[in-house]
Amino acid sequence: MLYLKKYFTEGLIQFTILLSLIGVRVDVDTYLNNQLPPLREIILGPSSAYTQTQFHNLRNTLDGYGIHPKSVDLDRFFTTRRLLNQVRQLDRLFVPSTELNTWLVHRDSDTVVSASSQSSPTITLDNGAGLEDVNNPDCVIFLVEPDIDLIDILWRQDIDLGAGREVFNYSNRQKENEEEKPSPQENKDRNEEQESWRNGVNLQGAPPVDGETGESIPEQVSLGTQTSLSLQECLRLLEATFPFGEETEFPAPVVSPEIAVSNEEVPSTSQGLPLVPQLPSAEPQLDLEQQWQDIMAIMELQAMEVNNTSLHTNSSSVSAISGTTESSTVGNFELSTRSTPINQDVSLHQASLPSCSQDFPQIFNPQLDSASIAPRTATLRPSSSNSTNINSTFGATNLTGIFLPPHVNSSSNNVTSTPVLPDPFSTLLEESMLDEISLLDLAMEEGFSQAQASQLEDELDSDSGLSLDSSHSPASPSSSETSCSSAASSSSTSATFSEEGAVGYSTDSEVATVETEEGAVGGYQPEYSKLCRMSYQDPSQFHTLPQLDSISHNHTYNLPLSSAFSEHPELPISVGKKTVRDKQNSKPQPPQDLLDKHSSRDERRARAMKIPFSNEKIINLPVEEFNELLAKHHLSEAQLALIRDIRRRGKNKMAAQNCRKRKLDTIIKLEQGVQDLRRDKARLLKEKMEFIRSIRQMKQKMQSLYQEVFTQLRDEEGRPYPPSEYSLQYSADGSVLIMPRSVTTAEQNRKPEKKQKDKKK
DNA sequence: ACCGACTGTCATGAG
DNA sequence: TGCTCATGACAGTCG
Repeated sequence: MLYLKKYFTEGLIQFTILLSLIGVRVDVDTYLNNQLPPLREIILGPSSAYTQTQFHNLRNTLDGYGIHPKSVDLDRFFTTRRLLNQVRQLDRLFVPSTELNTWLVHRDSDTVVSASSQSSPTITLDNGAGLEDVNNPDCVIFLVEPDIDLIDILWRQDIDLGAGREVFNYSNRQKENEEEKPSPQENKDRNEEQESWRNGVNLQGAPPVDGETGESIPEQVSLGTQTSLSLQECLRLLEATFPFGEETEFPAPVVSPEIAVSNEEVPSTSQGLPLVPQLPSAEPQLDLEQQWQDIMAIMELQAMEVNNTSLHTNSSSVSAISGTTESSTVGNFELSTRSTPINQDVSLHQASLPSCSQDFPQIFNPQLDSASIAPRTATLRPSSSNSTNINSTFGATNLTGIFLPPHVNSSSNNVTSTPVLPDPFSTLLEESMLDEISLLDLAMEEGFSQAQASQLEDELDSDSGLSLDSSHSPASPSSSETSCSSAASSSSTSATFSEEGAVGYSTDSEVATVETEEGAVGGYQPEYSKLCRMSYQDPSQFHTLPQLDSISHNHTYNLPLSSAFSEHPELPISVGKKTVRDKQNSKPQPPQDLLDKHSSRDERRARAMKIPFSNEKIINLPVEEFNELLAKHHLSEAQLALIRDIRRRGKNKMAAQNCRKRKLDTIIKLEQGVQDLRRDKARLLKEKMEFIRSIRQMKQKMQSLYQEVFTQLRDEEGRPYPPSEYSLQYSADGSVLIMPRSVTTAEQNRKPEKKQKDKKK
């Protein structure tokens, strides 16, 4: 577990990112995914909402077409993207197979631009299928694996229902736009866009609402008039991306009328390359997955920015590019598509995801000027100056700098008039990823407070969480020593005991085991002390052999003595307590008294019966030898009976001792098991806390990164996007969209409903 | 005198 | 069947 954890440490992530940025391939994801599957659940739990973002596809889609036209170092650009994609795989997140590409294409009202006619190699809208109407002002392209049938049906339904553009809240936005950027063409565009609204698509302004479903529709796409075919195509693509009325997590995206590009109708770049990669059907994605993809998308943005910085040293180059491409391309926030040559830096994806919207409630603002709509929505490119900043940031060895809190970044980034960006990641991660964290925290709080955690940590530091302070233990060596010493002192023939050999369980290893567990035994300590008293023969061992302090079983204690005496029947026989008292009262004792004192009843009986051999032999001899022994001597029935009783009792006594020791051993082992489990528990809890810590740190970094990226974004006029009005949102495929907050809010409101529906299911 | 722990012994059952 | 072992129960011993 611990070694798994390191892969998630902040240092590794940062280092990996750094390596990727400098062109070093780091392919850890495979190992993590294949070799360390438990890790996901360690952090995320069984229902891991983390999903790998399939950014690799994004890079494939770009294939050099997402880079700035003026950028010469395309190879470097793509290398960087590839590396970034690899870095993204470092996370254990599931990479959705679905890929969604959305283009927001903007055309100046004055100039009707067909993508194919664009001098810039960026977007070629001339592809046959739904792009013939390239002249339409604004166009958003959603590239998806379309569920065309469904989309078409929905579209037709909207038409039949008379759903107008009003339904999609276009006018509101239009009003706002008028003030900022009134243009003669605007009305025309507006009409065109309204036309698109009829299709159930709202591309701009406040959160549009699907006239039929009532679902809010992501806006930000400028709509233009276009042929029904192109419109349908666009809608199809859009719907395919965000199936309306389906159970997908994604809200129905609002598609601008102009251009819808799918792989089938793949718009190709001037080079003939498909503008949009065909995307697998969008599967419902977990919020967390989306969020993570969003995060990764942002990271990629930064990375791109870094690379672009080297290519574009000043904003003029960017603006020039945007100027040329502006008419045809609005969406420049290209992370995943190669089809956005216009503002190669970024492909703007229109998809708004419910989950994402929830995650970015405060980020999305529906304030889009009509004038700025097209440029803003379409062009999200970091200013060159900002790019420089980013570059410097990334260039810095200390990657942590990019993860500074929002306010910090905002202060540093003066270029963007954007005030402190709302923390998108706070919401981004909260919904799902942080939910798990919260659960962990909750679990931790409930069952494992910080104090407990520290305590457990201390326990972990120590070898044992048990209180092994034997000095305070009843079974401490002192007490044991006393009893044992007394026992040993009482036996004047300890040497004899030794030579008789241990019959029972008294082995050093066992003794050691018992000793180590002495403190853990707790309630059994008195018993141990007794055992000690019972077993010790040499008091000196208490001082020389600590591990033998407490217990040393020798269950043969009385046998040698008895045998010794038995073999000397002439010795006087004394009875039980009397001998003991005699010894206690008079220290100088006759040998007979000492012998009697240590004689067992059977020994005394044997002596009384004049048994010619020792009890030890009687007890320990094998049956055959025992029988031979009996045969050698002519014994009376009484003697034979006594001998057999002695043998029986002697064996039973040893058996009883062994049995009791086994009991104790079992108890000790159980106690050890309990302690081991406690230690494991403490260790696991400690690891869990560390993981939670790491996740939080990552979250903070992501937030900072988000804001960093956001502050770098500029519309086509070079103005920053006000964070109060716009926010970045991430689609399932990892593409990044800049969307008005109103959309997000609407989506957010809609999300709970979906959740309820899910619960009902 | 009482109590608890330890120990030995017996009875019993299993191998 | 006898022997050995394990174990519960009981009682004696001891502190």
